Parts: sequence; structure tokens; C-alpha cells
Amino acid sequence: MGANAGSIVDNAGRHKGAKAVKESEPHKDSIRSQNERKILRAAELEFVRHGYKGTSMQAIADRADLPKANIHYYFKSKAKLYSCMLENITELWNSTLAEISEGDNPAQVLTRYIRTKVEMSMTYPEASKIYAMEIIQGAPHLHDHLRKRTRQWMREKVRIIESWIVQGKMNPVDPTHLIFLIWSSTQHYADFNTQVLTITNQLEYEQEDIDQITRFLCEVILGGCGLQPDLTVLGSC
Amino acid sequence: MGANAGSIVDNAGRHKGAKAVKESEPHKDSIRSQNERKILRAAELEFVRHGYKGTSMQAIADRADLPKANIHYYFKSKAKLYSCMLENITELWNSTLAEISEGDNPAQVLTRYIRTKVEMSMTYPEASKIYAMEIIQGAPHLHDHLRKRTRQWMREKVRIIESWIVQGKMNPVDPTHLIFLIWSSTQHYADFNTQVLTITNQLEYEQEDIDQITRFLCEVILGGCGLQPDLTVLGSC
DNA sequence: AATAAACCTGACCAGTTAGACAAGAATTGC
DNA sequence: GCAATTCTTGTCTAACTGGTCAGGTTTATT
Repeated sequence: MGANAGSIVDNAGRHKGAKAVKESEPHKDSIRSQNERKILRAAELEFVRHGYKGTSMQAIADRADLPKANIHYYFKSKAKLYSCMLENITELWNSTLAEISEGDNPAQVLTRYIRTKVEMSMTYPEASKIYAMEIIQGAPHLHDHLRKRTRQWMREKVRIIESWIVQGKMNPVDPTHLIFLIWSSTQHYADFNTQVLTITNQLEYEQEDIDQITRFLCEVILGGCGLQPDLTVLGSC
Repeated sequence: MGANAGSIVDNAGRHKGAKAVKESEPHKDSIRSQNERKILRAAELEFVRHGYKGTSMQAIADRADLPKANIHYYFKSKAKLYSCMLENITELWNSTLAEISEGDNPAQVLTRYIRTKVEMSMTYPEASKIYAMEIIQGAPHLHDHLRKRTRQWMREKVRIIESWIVQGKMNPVDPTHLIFLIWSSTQHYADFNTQVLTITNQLEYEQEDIDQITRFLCEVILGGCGLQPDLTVLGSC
């Protein structure tokens, strides 16, 4: 991923020699970006339900309410469309992590992190699901990302959590697996929403559920680290 | 699912009018059951990596080292083969839960349950992955199973955990979400094994990892419930 | 108004794949 | 040994789908 992630979407299907749109001002309501957003959203919904191969360009076109050839006009190929969609999602997904430092209060940071992840998982589950399917299938498109960015990110966070432990701010639990635990337990409510909703006999999540689950996870996970959830963060739910 | 789950596999491709095999003795080494097992295993590995539509019968045939027409002989269609495989996996997956009762010791039961799930997830991740993909895609084949069996199973377990809480054996945490937490955190090591291994820079899990992760999850989750992991169960790792 | 760029779209093509089928080979039961 | 049954397999087909393309319309620019 280069310095300008937006460029992946912009100019995707432009004719050779065409003047490039000013990249500094992505023109959020231009025909191009409007249609691209419509297509990407349609693609998410289709890919999530039927997988890569199981989704036809025609199905995406139908859902986006555009003729199929039009999809190919904006995104050269199915593979490109998929990559682009995945890139968007990965970016969104990685943006959930706040900057943290050794001086921070673990309870507050972890409470806020869990809350954010639960909120995102429950309000916009498609992102988590597509990411999950990609990893389950062996991460063919994300191997590099995992090896470089994600591993690096993990190293930083682990270092800081270790410093919290050394400072006696929390129990000595394995930081890597603590993060895995937060990821898995929060994303579960996105990836397995069908199962959760069916078992609890609900049609969809409500704000109340988000609050309750956040509180539950904070209690148990922080409790397991010898911490008390930060009530000021939880209270704002 | 009827009284005899094995019947789904047996007699799958038998010609009409053919005498059925004695169901009481499935003839584990007959040509039929031998080939069926080979095909089902090949199907798992292919379906996990490429999804339902992305997997061709030819690919399954190649992996099973049989001609394609042979796959159709044993399993009438791709859809039947997939259903059959899913059925097997669901059964295996549901068998992990021990019978529990109100008189049991929560620490011991939960420790053992976590250990079993971690072990299965790490030694045979395909089952968890296929189940996960099915749920992520909206559980088209498992909706009934979830609505009836899984929900019922959950009700029973919740009742027992609630009784433990009333007896003061553990902290008052929401039993439903406690079970979701155990499912998500343990299955994570199967479904996301690519991510976990890449981040931790390993090629595959070792026995040591299984032990360490089991210990970690028991500590945090049981700790969050106000319990101490059962060392006699953990010790046997 | 005129020119160019961007956008739209129906029709078409080539590759892939699930499944059918028929004819033959091996096995079993008597 | 001889049926009956089970198993094997090469070949064919109908359906689907990703992608191309030529010719059209609309929009922006000067």
C-alpha cells in the first residue's frame, strides 16, 4: 500500500491518456466516485454471501442497479474489484486501534478498544466477515499485509502492554494472546451474527445489546487481567 | 437429522433397488466407505480453501486420486457432497461438549471445556473453518440446526451455569455470552490460524502452544468469572 | 457550437464446469 | 461358473460467466 490509498479507487477505469482527477480533492459526488461507492457496497454484500467465485459480476451489477458492462468500466476485472474492496475494508479495520503509550491507563485503553470493536462489529458486520473469510481461506491476498503491517503493529502493542505489566499496572498475562482474545471475542458478534441472533431469538442487534456485550466483555477480560473496567468510558454507552 | 446420522453417508450413491448395507455394521473398510472417507476428506480441504462455488468436482477428484465421475457415483451431486460433509463436521463439532450438571464444579468443567476446544481447533482446524464459513455466509444449510438443536443446547447450559451462580460458585456473569466468549476465543486459533501463525512467525502449532494458549484462556476467562483454573485438568496437558 | 473526454450498454465470445450416460471391469453370492 | 450387483471411467453436453467491443449518449471545456 503506497502513500495514497485513495488512488487505488480513483482513476481505476479511466481511459488511457485521460487527465487524472485532482487527487487532493476526490470529488465525493462525481459520477465516478458515486458509482464506485455503489458498486463496492454491492460487491461487499454479494461477496459476503456467496464467496469470491460464487459471486457473479451480473449479481453485483443487479444489486448496484447498473448494467454489467458498467461494472467492468469502473473496475477492470473481478479480481481488481475484489482487491479494491478488500483494501478498503482492511483500512477501515485497521483504523480502530487508537494510539497508546506506556504512560496510559490500561483499564481505560482496553475498555475503549473493546467498546470500539464491539460497536463496529455490530453496526457494520460485512467488513469483519469479508476479512474473516479471507483469513480462513489462507489469506491469499493479505499475506504480505499480515507479515509486514499487522505483525509490526502487534510488536508495538505487545511492547507497551509488557511495560504496563512491568509497572505493575496489570496482571502478567501474555499480551499477544490478550489481543487475540479481544479480536476474537468482539469480531465474533460480527462474523457469527447469524448464529448469535438465531440462538438469542432476535432479528437484529439493538443499542442495548451493544452496551450489554461491551460491559460483559470488559468485565470478564479486564477482570482476568486484574483490572476494573473504566466506568467513564462505559458510561458513555 | 434423524435417529441415525450415519445413514446420510451410507447408501448415498447406491443404485435403486440395491440391497442396503446392514446399518448396524457400517463395514468400515468396504470399498464404499473407504472411498467415501477419502472423498469427504478431499472435499473438506478443497472447500475450505476455495469456498463452495470455487471448488470444482475435478479438484476434489484430483485430491482424492479418483476420476471425477467416481465422485458423482458416490455422492449424487456437488450439493449432496457438501451437505454430507457439513453434517459430519457439525456432528463432530457438537460432540465436544461434555454433559454437565448443577452439582459440578464450574472451574473444572470450564477448564476441561476450554482445553478440549483449543485442542480440537488446533489439531483439526478444517472443521471449525468450514463451520465458520457457513455461519458467516448466513448459515443457509444450518438455520434449522441453529434454531432447534443449538438453541436448545444453549438453554440447558445457561440453566446450569445460572444455578452455579445462584449457589455462589462463581461470579454473576451472563452465561450466554460466557459461552460465546469460549467459542470465539478457542475457535479463533482454528479459523484464524493463518493470521496467528504469521504474526507469531511460526509454521505450525506445537504441543507447547496448545498448552500455553489453554492456560492463558483459562486464566483470563475463569479469572473474569472469579474462578481459579482447575490445575489437575491443566496439569494433564 | 464544436470538440474531446467521460460514461453507458447490448451483443457477443471463449473458457469452465456440473452432471449425464453408456459401456466395461471387478466383486460378490450362490 | 454364472448372474447380479457394485464399481470404474472416458466422453459429451448444456448452462453459466468473465471479459471484450463497437457504437452510442451525456457532460465538460473552450
